[in-house]
Amino acid sequence: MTDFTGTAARSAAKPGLRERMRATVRAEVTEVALRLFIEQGFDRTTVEQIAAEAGLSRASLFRHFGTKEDIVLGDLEEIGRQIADALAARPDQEQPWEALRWAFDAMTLRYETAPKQTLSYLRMLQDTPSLRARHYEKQLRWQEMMIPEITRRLGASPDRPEDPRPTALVAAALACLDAASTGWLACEGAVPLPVLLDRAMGAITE
Amino acid sequence: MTDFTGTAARSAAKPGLRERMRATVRAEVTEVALRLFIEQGFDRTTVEQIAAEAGLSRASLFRHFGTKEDIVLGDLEEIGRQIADALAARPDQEQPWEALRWAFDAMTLRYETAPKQTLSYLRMLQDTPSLRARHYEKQLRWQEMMIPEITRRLGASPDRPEDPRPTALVAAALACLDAASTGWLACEGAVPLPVLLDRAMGAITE
DNA sequence: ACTCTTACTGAGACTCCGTTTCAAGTTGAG
DNA sequence: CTCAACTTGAAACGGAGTCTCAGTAAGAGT
Repeated sequence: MTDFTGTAARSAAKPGLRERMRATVRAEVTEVALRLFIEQGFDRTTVEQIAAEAGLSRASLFRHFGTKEDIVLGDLEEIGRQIADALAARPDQEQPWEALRWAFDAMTLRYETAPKQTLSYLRMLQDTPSLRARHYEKQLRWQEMMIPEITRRLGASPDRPEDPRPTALVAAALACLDAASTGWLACEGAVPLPVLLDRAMGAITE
Repeated sequence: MTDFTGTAARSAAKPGLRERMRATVRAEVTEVALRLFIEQGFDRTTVEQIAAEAGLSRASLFRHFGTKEDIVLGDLEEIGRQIADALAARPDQEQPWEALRWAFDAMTLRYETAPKQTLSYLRMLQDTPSLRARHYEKQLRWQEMMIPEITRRLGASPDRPEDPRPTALVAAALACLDAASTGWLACEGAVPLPVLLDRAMGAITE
């Protein structure tokens, strides 16, 4: 990171000047990587190349991200937390399936703020197996975050790991979210994502 | 494969003698690998080691399997086909969700024929991310195999890729199957898998 | 302002997965 | 018996991810 005169981000910062640098570097790397991935494809882009263009060493890059996939899948953790929060905020009398449906709007709204960017992101996700795999792992974390709340709403006992209902509900809902996203990509965003999500989740409860 | 005096499989064989050898080798490698994976864990077992103990070279092993994960996940392709066949065989008047439920018995029955073996297999699957990832990829193939039939049963148009309902139904059902399997593992097989599957799929349609 | 601890950095070596090349060997058909 | 097609092991290679080590910069205490 020998030079960063143009990157700004110099002013006030209570939470440690070091933390800010870290965030800046992460953002820079993600931006570079996304561009290269879209230009050349995920598999035909090496971590070496990303590191070089972002101006840091390969080793340092792995300290920031852990895996190549995480470079572009970093925000998913955050999105999962937002969905879980939205779920907990739904009124108590709402049925689990319904509550899940509206909790997902925390994400669909985010999608529709930058449709074009999101579409190419989804496209890359769809035809890169290793990215799909990592994305799925992240969604498993989402599941874990949502299951306690659904367990509560079902009135089920939390210390009964063999009860498949909370897991089934959350996982099935996420499957619908994925199906809706796939459909949204297929029609290039022509039909709004919330509409597709309604159809997907509605098809199961008839 | 310098020696296989005890492995038998010598007698009549119409479908090419060479094909039979291939199948024998595959079975041998899978057996060795499964033992090592359970003994030492998936990640702490190298392909080199498996090849050595199975009596072939690393390169040849990759010619048979493609990836390390496929060594133990080879049958999944076949299971998926069986489920798809079972689905197509369900009576026409059955609702999609119901048809999916009974199609899955093609797999639950298979599980219960060797519970102990299946349980340790599921355990390995559960705490090995790379295996989970590959397993998920295989299930995506299952999806593709089932979607045409569900599309037909819904009376939906096959050339409407943006309709999320067939995908949602199949993916949600598979999510229930996974949730049931997880529950089955959690109680060490105490509750029968079909029962857990009923609860899982029933929880969503209320 | 100076020091000391702490943590981050780049460089490079290493393990392992997966692919490719090549020469040697095997199988089966004519 | 010969030739063509296929399979094998050996070896090198590319790439991801881990680890060690020495150098250096940030932040706290004085």
